[in-house]
Amino acid sequence: MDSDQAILAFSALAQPTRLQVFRLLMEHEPDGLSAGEVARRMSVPHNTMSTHLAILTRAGLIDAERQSRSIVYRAQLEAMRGLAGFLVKDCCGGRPELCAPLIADLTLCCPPQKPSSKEVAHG
Amino acid sequence: MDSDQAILAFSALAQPTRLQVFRLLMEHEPDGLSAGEVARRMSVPHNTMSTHLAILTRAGLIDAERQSRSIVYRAQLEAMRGLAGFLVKDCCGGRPELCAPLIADLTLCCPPQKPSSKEVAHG
DNA sequence: TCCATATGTCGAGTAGTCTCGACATATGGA
DNA sequence: TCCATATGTCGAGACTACTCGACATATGGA
Repeated sequence: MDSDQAILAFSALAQPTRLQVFRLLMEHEPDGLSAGEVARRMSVPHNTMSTHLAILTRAGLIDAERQSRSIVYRAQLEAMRGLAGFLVKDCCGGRPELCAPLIADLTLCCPPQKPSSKEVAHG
Repeated sequence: MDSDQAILAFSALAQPTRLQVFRLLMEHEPDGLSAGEVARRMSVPHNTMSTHLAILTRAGLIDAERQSRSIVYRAQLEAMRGLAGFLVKDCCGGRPELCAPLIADLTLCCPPQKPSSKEVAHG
């Protein structure tokens, strides 16, 4: 993931509807949702949603696949991983010592079982 | 970190100059750089840079502190951690099983010593 | 072919962003 | 107080993003 790709991804997620769509599709992994279903659930006109889905797709955050008359969209976990990695590696490269607590923090967020609403303190 | 805060951060980083400024300040942790020094290094007029720095500050990604006549800006590692965490937790909450490989991938990005230019495969 | 369903594309209006000259504010020194 | 340095704020022009009606394309069935 280079800077241009990261900027595309940041731009795509910097919009309430699109951020919510991305999270919606994440919840529906690995089945995905059709474009119309996404538009309906978000109460957004289908053509507006089509534009948002295109932007998310261009950013590599989601992926489209035609299934009969529908086009099913799915979140691209690798893209999210790449974006999170971009943020983290950014400091790892120049300042590895700053990275360790950050990684530790992220690891804490994902315990073996349910994470509940427990937030990490300060870090 | 809630959605609104994440959108602020994404918006702030979705601009080439600001993304580069954030990375620049990350490289200069923990000393930071003055507003003028940042503007000079980026070859951007001071008032344009002032606007960008204000946006990054409002997003919580950087922090300002006056030192005599200068105002020194520093990267807020916690904000970056929060943003990366927001992305990761997003899938952890609904799909913990998707989170493990992601965390593993991030951990790989930051080996005990120098990371060199080795990229993780597949992801 | 004709129709219904599903989605994408185009165009225009509105709103927001980016940039930078001009001016304002804040600090330190004489 | 006066000046130089350092930074922030305002305003306008150019550009871009968001939205949605209207139209186009694609699939499946009769």
